[in-house]
Amino acid sequence: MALEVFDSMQRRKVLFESRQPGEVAMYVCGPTVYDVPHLGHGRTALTYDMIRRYLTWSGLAVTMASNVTDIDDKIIRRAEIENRTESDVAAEFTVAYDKQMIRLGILPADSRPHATQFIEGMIEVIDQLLKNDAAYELKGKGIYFSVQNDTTYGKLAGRSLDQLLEDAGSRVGVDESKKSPLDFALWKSTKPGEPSWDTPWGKGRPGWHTECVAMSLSALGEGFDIHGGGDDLTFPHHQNELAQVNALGKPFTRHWIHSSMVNVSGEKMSKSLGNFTNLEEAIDIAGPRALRLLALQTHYRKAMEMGRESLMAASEAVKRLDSFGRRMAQANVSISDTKMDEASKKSFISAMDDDFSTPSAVDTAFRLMRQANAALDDENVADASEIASSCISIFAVLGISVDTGTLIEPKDSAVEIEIMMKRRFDARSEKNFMVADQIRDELLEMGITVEDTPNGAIWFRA
RNA sequence: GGCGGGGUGGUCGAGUGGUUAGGCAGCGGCCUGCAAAGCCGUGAACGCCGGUUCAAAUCCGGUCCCCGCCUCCA
Repeated sequence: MALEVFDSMQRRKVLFESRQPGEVAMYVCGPTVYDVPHLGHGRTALTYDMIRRYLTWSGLAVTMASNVTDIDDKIIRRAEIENRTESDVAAEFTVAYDKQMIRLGILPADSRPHATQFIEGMIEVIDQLLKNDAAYELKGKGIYFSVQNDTTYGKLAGRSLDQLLEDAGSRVGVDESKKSPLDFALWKSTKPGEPSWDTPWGKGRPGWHTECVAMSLSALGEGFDIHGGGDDLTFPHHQNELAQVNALGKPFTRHWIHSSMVNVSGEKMSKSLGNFTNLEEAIDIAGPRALRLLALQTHYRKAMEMGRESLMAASEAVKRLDSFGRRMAQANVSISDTKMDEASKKSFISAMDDDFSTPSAVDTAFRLMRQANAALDDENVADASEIASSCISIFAVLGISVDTGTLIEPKDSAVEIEIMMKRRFDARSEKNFMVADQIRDELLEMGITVEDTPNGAIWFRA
């Protein structure tokens, strides 16, 4: 059994083979920080976080790099409108992005280059491209990449150079001064009021497609293992990156991976579609684990719905996981979050090795949960412990933890709750259920849920 | 127009030839003082039309519809 991943370039599942045995170097295109993060950012981040966690769990040493695009047209426009600097705008939304990533439990990348801190590297790339005759200067406009020389251009998008040429300009006006309509800007000459950097060919700012080339090669070296991002980046962004690296005569990435989009009401989400596109808001409402679970329940290459309803359904499922954790703890069932029994492990690996089939892995975990609960119903603690461990371990590898809700209570409020619990216990012992239920209601108003179990009553903050 | 993805039960969403996906919601039961939690059982589906096959959600042909990319986008 071995890991197979769907490679966007080859358009099929291929055996995953890394550059160095035992090591994986992956680069994931990060956000352009011109606004607060949306659900799509969340899904993409969760996808690559899952991949990274699984590879790591598999015993591979993963090095991950993910960039931040902190200079681009949208940032400039926003800075202009709000009358502040580009770096101010970028800083605000970088912080906003990071904040939600932390909430989602996204493991931080080993390397996180910012475009504006990588100008030197980009200049070197562009300089080399000019020397290689792969790029040319348009006075007053900037440096453009000449697509004509790259006969494979378009392959990533499943199109030929000829097809692309036919389509060019069908949707957008083309700058006639370019040698080919497909040529793209590597470097843009400065305009008044815009941030700019000095270069051998005058002041200007970088185009979007060079930064990932410079940063990925710098952080991970040539021929690294995985280049990922949202599938809307496949063309032209990733194709343009590849064209540059081809022109440099270097190997780029061994595997292209693209994750699919988030839909709201059947359509690709965008700001105009309503309220539930804001990542922070969604996490507020459903909780970070619900988002992660929801993302895992759909295969990463399939467009998925992330409406309120699905978010809430996932949230309920997470509550069930927590109940499960509480139930096991209450019954003194010892659980390990790093131990899978052989059958579960096999099932988990075979799912994940098949192009990260997380829906199937989650399926396995939920089945285990039911089995462990059933074992406990039968007072079979040994089985319950082993099965529950497998279940919790699978969730753990996928980045979903159990929260029993009882560990974070401040001390004095916990004491007060315990006193009420004791009063309720006494009332129940005397079969004074009116009083007992009243206390339970009072606790509920305090946000505390009470449950009676065979081993006594438990409470937790929902 | 070109390229690609998809149409599965109330809902989200797996599944590529025959066997219960799973989550959420529903229904019945067990348990419980009640509730919650849990377990057991259960209903319900494969856009449409043909074809191949003993057998198709799954393969083939046709057809309708939806979505994405082709411009910035995770």
